[in-house]
Amino acid sequence: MSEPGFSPLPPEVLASIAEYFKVLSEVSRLQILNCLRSGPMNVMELTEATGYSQANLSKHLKIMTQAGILSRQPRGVSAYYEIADPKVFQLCHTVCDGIGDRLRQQARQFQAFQGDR
Amino acid sequence: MSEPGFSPLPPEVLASIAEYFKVLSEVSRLQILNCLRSGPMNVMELTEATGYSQANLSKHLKIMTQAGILSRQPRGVSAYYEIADPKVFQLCHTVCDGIGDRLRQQARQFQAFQGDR
DNA sequence: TGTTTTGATAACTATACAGCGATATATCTA
DNA sequence: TAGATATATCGCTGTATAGTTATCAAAACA
Repeated sequence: MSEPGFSPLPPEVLASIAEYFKVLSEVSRLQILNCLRSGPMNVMELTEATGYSQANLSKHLKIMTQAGILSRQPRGVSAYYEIADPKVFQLCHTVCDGIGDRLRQQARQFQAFQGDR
Repeated sequence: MSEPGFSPLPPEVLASIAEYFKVLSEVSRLQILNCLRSGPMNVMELTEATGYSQANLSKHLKIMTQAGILSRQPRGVSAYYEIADPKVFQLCHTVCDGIGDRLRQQARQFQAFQGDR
């Protein structure tokens, strides 16, 4: 029999999870994802929509494609990117809700503190 | 009437979300979270359980506490940390499942490619 | 009170990476 | 084929941060 609660979770698994989170830990990439919610776009359209440079975008798009978040379809000279895994939005939503809850709770606590004096 | 699909999402919101993901994008922190699944622990217990240095742990614990993921209770000379928001595990699970699905799909595609020759 | 123990912080180094300009690659068209 | 257009990649710089050692602060206890 082993210890009570936790399974040891191999480091490679943790590394994979950490890397996925790292991909989502950049405002620029979240903004790209937000743009792509309305459908596939090519790089030029994304430069206009986000204001980021073409080189910068290209790098971010590659990173997210390698992470399995986006998929790439070359069409003529241009490359269209689209969301490959809609679950990212669920993740963002969960995080966003959590942040909202926390802020509301902090507001309540602060208000109680003000009432104390 | 505005554009079709996407609401613009204020940059501060994206920044908050990105920062939360960044907290989870480190193997050491995920390992700490995994340890704390079995219940609250103090810093010394965590140094033994994870092998990380005390100073390093203290820094990571502070980061996760500020992010609302952990909570801290000083008790005597020591400080006990515990999971404040169990939803992190749901997030990790979602990511982990996604990675698994993707690997299985790649394996299938590779097998099909091998069959082709 | 001084000592011990536990945790937090400061200063530093090394590394990772976002963003930029310049250049390379590939597809289309004249 | 030459030239134009859309992406990708390279080399670089600045910044952020993980990890380390040393030190500090506070509680427990002699």
